[in-house]
Amino acid sequence: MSNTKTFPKSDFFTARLPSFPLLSREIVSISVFAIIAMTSSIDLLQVEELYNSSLGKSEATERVKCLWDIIKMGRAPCCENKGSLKKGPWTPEEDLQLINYIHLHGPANWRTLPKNAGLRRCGKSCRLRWANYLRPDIKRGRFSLEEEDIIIQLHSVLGNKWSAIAGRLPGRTDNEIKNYWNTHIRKRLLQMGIDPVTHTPRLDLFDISSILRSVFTMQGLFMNPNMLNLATTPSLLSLKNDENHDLASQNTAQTQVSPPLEFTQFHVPTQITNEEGLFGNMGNLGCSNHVLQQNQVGLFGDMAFVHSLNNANQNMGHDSVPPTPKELNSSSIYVNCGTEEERDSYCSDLFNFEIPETLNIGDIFCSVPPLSN
DNA sequence: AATGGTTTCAACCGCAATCAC
DNA sequence: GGTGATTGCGGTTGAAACCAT
Repeated sequence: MSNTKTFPKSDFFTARLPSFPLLSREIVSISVFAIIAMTSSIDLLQVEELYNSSLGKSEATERVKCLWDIIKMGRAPCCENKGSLKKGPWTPEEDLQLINYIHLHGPANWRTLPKNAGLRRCGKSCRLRWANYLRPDIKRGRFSLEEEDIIIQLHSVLGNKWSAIAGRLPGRTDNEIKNYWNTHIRKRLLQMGIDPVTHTPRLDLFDISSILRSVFTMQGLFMNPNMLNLATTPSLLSLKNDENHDLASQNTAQTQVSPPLEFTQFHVPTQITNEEGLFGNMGNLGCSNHVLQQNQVGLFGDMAFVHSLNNANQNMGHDSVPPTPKELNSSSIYVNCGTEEERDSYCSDLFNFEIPETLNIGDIFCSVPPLSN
């Protein structure tokens, strides 16, 4: 794939020439930098460095931004006189100016709006201020419980499509919903042990090693502690997102465990008979050399995947939300993040990990008396 | 009251999609 | 169909508000 930039017509070029006279060496520099810019992806700092070295620091600093604008030409600045534009919080006077102008002329042509309205703001900033704050149909104030439920439900279907979520919550903006999600709902879900990305309970909150240890003990087996740690280390089991990784790290600090598995229900049988395989129906363990084939129901045998939040919300009266194709096609396995492929891959890989060739299965299990506390 | 840490949310940024010519 | 302009979107930032000590 080529990395070239398209250089526009000459009038575009002349319109962007700096107001100060260019030195001949600067013109040469521009040409050189233009070639560099066309053939590589360099940023302003790199250009500044090059420019400093070719022109001398005292002269370069003020000019380099303008020159860089010429070099990158492919993208016009979003506003004219960007340097003199005001940024930061809007004053009541500015708000009034914007409101008055939009009442008279309507919310259109944001590029010329600030100039016509007498605002020293970027058009983009005006649009955002209007859309997120000044629009008359915006509902301010705290989100109701109903709104919160709707957001959670929609997020489980749509993910971070804030504008789509906002479209179904009259009076709320995408920005507001996004902020509310990040500051309130997300935290609350985490506190409840629900993954805010997948909307499923987080198995990584379980101490897998202690579960395994107690089961091994019940079975009269002793597991080599090193192997136990190895088997429950996230590196062996797929890590799918940073959040899980972070939490896994936290848990690891305490317990040296916590693979970030994402089941909505995890059933650990209270009794395991000799007939039941230790790893039971957890699927093909996928070991390249030592494949522990699935057999009877066992420790992981009764794992069931259910719609947790979605089931919980079924009776909450949000029928206005039409099911998406994904929802309609989904089986009982319901992982709401990533693409279909990612989800499929993740689910099928949950228990796929490799045991090194040098590993002797006897290192894992050895018959010793149960541990006593 | 002062200080430092945390939370909140308006505003910004960069990119992509869409529109207009 | 190509190009530049405009708009929309999601992630991120940072100042102000809030809270704990």
